[in-house]
Amino acid sequence: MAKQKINQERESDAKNEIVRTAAEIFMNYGYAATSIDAIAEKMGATKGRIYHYYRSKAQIFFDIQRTAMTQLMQAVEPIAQEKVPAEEKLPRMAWAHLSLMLRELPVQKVAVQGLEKNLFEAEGFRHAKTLSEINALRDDYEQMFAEVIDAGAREGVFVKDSPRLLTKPFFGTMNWVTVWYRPRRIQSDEDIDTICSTLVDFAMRGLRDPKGGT
Amino acid sequence: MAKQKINQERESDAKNEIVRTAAEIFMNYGYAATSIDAIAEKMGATKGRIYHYYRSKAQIFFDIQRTAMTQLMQAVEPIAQEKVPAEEKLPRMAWAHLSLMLRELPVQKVAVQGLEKNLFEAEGFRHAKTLSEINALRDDYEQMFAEVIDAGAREGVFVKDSPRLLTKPFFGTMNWVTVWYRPRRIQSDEDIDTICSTLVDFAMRGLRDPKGGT
DNA sequence: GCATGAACATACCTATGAGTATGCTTTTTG
DNA sequence: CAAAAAGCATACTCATAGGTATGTTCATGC
Repeated sequence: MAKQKINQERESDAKNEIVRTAAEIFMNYGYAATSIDAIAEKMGATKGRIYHYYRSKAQIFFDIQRTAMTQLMQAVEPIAQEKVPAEEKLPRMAWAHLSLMLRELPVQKVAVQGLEKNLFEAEGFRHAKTLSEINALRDDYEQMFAEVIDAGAREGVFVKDSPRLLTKPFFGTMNWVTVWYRPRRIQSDEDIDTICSTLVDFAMRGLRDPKGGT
Repeated sequence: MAKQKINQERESDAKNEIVRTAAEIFMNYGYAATSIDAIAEKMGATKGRIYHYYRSKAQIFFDIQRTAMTQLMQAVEPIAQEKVPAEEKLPRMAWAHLSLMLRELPVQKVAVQGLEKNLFEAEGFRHAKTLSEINALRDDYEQMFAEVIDAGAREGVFVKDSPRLLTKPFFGTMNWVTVWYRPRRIQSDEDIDTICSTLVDFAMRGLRDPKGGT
């Protein structure tokens, strides 16, 4: 039993290395422009290694999505379940979301920008099951935020537009970092904090009802 | 002279059809996954037609970028040059930006999401000149907003974070529509207005200093 | 200590698609 | 109206890359 666990761990580690390497190249070159050979080369290996763990390029892509959503869920869900006012809970959720985004840029960037196109309309119906599974994860995640926004509106501190619609600019503020942010070689620790606080503050002000007092 | 003008117009029209068609497919399938043949087919033509006007796929891509930036500039610059308070000017600029974004989704989406990756790190140095030209256009455009935000801060109505950094969540709020928005077949006229006003309001609240009174 | 399977590498097959070369009409020009 | 050029279509080349088939090595279980 202990041995089987170790084997599973081995495989999981191997897959993880593939996922992370692939994410890094996908991030820079895009999914379609990235060859399996390029991923293998960056790992100091060849195709054989990758195809031993994954049956196709698409499966790697989907595993990146799952990894990204799992990371986010683990970081944010504990905060979402606390019994505190929305006004206090939401910025902490946003901070957790954003800092994870910045620290795990490759995986998160690929996940956030690559879902709709690539494979979706193309040969999408072959992966229909996997795709809707991923989409369900994203919906659940977004729903978590929508509920807190809704709660905040009922508490009278947030504006009263549709919570579902409000999550869009809220995530837009956060997720847009995947478009403009470039990690610097040195430094980038105070930097990340500055970015986080500026963006979280911006997003929270965007939600607050100017007329609703505390 | 009149005839030459007509010829140029002919060519310009032909190129425009290619650009718009290509943008639509790029939007759904991504740049690398889109074949020239697919673009031609959607136009009811063949490769020959496209290669008669463009020397390579990359040139089409760059023309999409230029078109996108030109559209934005023409829509927003007139507003930016009015001599009115930032508090009044900026939401109108944002509205113009956003509604153009939604109405010209294919071109704008490709332009906004496809600049960094695809070709940049790949064979990017061959197109270095064109790339930096496009980037200059984007920078100028962003600068336009940064200056208004800066003015608003000096007028005491906006928060005093770095204007350059503040443009990020501001554009994030707007441009994120290219990720989530799906045009519906019917309807979508009142819809666009609802989206515009919700997002513009959100972004403006994000900028306003809660302590700074009018 | 040997058989078995995991963990890869190597060699190969094949489709796709960017780009080219060339041919064929239809305008435009002299 | 001849010739030149524009505006395409057709036919071909060729490199790339996804996927497979087949080794090879090494650890693990019996």
